[in-house]
Amino acid sequence: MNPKSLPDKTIERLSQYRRNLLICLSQGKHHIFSHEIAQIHHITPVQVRRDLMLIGYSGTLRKGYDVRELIDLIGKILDTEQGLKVAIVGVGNLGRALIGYFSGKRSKLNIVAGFDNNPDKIGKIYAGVHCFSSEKMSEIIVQEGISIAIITVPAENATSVAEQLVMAGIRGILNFSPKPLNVPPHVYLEEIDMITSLEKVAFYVKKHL
Amino acid sequence: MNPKSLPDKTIERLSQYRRNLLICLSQGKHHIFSHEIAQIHHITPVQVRRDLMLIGYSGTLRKGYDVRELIDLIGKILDTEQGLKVAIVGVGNLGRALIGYFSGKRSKLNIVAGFDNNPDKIGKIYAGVHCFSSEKMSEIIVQEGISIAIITVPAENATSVAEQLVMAGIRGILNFSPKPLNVPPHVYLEEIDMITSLEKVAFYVKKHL
DNA sequence: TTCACATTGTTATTATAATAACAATAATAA
DNA sequence: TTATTATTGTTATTATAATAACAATGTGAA
Repeated sequence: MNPKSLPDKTIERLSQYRRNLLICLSQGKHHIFSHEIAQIHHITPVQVRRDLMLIGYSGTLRKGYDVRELIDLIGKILDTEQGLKVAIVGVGNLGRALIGYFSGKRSKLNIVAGFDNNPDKIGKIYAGVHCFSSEKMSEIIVQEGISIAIITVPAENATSVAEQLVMAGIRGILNFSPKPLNVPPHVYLEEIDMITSLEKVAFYVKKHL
Repeated sequence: MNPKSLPDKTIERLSQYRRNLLICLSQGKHHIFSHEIAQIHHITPVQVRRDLMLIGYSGTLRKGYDVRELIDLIGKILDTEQGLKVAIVGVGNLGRALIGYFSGKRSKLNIVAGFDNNPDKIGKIYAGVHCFSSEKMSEIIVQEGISIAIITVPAENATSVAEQLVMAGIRGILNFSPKPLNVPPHVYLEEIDMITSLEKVAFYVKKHL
């Protein structure tokens, strides 16, 4: 019920549940059992039921959960009513890949601007997202009321980009650069370290060799 | 000492420590305190010391840790002597971004092949990595002794790609597609769900709004 | 020499997450 | 009707990770 108290991992799973529930719905499936949800995500049915208990959702005995209702409830927890605007800083391969992922997806999260300092890219439109000069970043973030930024610039620029973003009033950052960033407590930071993830895979492969 | 028993999170941090220790070394810094390492990664010095304790490394009182020695020890834990070969399946924007990240990095992990079914890409070389037809995937994986694969194909192809990879003898998979994959227990699977990560950022931004 | 202290190394405690155990109940079958 | 069973919902236990507490010690100052 109270989203403040939901475990971090539950939030992650809710996002994943929703994505796959939407697929179920599009396939005409209107009810689903905990063990079916579990199977899709390769977790246990108990884990699923526990998550749903935490968000205060009840299914029907021997009938399972109402897919539509569950999607809507997850939406109430994860989304804001009017949606949040996202900027992507660094329109290289990775940046464009992300723009591609998100464009078209009906969503309460919209990438509304890209920033880059490569003159060839400035003024271009990638999958519907306008690329602006990095110099205009702060200005546009404030103007547009953008609250989330995705950092996909090279490591050497990441720190200064993050500082600018914080100054411009960004409230959440998703950092893909391998450089650990330092942000004040009112800014939520999530880091995706692809190099570490690969080295981790290698470690476990080595272990079981 | 015994890498079997190292906590998962410690493995992740070791990878990150090493990356930044290499930077320190290149800047001529030969000794480092736990609180310095901690500051770089925005964690506590205790956490750092605990990790180093677990790998059986001892520093010198009032002098800190020997950067070179520590890098080498982490290498002994994470790397294999002769290195492991990596394939990247899906040479779209994301695939090329990853190739770019890894190429040039001196490393025991080398991307030795890319696979795609787009005829325009087959035969091309991206940042030193040859792109082959998906049809040759199993063959080349076996031939080259590739043990790790990175999946960067669209969701609808991910499942079948994963099956082929497992059949071909791959031992570790890093999955970037938003589709949860099912692999046998002898294959290590790490999933990076970028959409969920962004939705998580949005959730915490909403929470503190 | 002796004391203070910076810093490491280790154990104890707490927090977070996952799993297991089990209680409740509606649908179905006997 | 009564028993069986599939399934949900909740509490209890265990596993994992992080933090805190503190013990040990070599260095430099007095």
